[in-house]
Amino acid sequence: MENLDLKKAGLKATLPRVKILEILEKNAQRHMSAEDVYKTLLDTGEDVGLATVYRVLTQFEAAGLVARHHFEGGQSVFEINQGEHHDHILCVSCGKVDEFVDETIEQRQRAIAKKAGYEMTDHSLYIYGICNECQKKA
Amino acid sequence: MENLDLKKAGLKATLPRVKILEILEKNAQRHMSAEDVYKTLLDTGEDVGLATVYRVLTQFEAAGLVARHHFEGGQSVFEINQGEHHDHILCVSCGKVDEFVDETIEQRQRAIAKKAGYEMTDHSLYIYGICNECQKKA
DNA sequence: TGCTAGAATGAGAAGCTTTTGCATTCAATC
DNA sequence: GATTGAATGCAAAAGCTTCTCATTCTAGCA
Repeated sequence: MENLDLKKAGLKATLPRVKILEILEKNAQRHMSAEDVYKTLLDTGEDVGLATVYRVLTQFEAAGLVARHHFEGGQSVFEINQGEHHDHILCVSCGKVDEFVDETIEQRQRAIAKKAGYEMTDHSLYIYGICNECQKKA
Repeated sequence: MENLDLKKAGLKATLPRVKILEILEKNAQRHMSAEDVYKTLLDTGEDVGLATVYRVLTQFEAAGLVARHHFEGGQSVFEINQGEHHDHILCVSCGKVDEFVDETIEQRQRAIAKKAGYEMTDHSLYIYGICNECQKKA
């Protein structure tokens, strides 16, 4: 039940919020831009404004329900927070996105931050490359 | 002599290109947005358009003379390519930027890309945190 | 050194993504 | 079911970046 998640986050269970959370949970496409979410809403017959999509996604981010990523190419993409932290590897040719976790890197990052005198709050690691299929095509 | 770098990159040595390269080389401020470069040009009395700054920076990037980074917060920043590759650690409070190199992380990234079947072309790693000074202030 | 062709520039318009203002609508509480 | 402050939709605005096109400049050559 999405309403519980929203309540827990201190957000009213309004129609746009419930629908957007549903879309992010159900959708196969893991990484969606605000525009993607908006279009999905329209396809579902919901009458929600794009501004609301942005507002809701930002609230979800603040509440820790979703993570916002800045992949190359300008627009932000959103991903629902389920399971543990992970980083991303993207195909520059077809746009495919894979995820990975590497404890060694995580540790090194913490060590680097500490050594530089920083209290680490966040980090972002993107590996760009050409995926298997695209290598074959070329 | 900047003209040589430009020639090597296959670019005509025009006034805007020479000046922008100069600014990037000399400027203490290592990471500049297009707007920063533009303002510096105006302060120097040069009459260069913002569009040209963007064009030139993009060409420089393509030529490998500068690197473009997408720090959080929308706009791109540019950094002249001198010395070896490095990653960045940023203060989310004051905007300070530090650089670091970590061979362990570099290695792990190559290994991860390989395991995932990707031919790695690039990567970006940003650590966000609160720097020493800002910790004291808070 | 002067000319010529093609590339580069400047100014403003346009494009995209994201945010904001405000009147209207809605969810939660009583 | 009524009330009240929060949430929404729409349109306008705001940033950053790119594009268009007439004009200017660079490089190479006579």
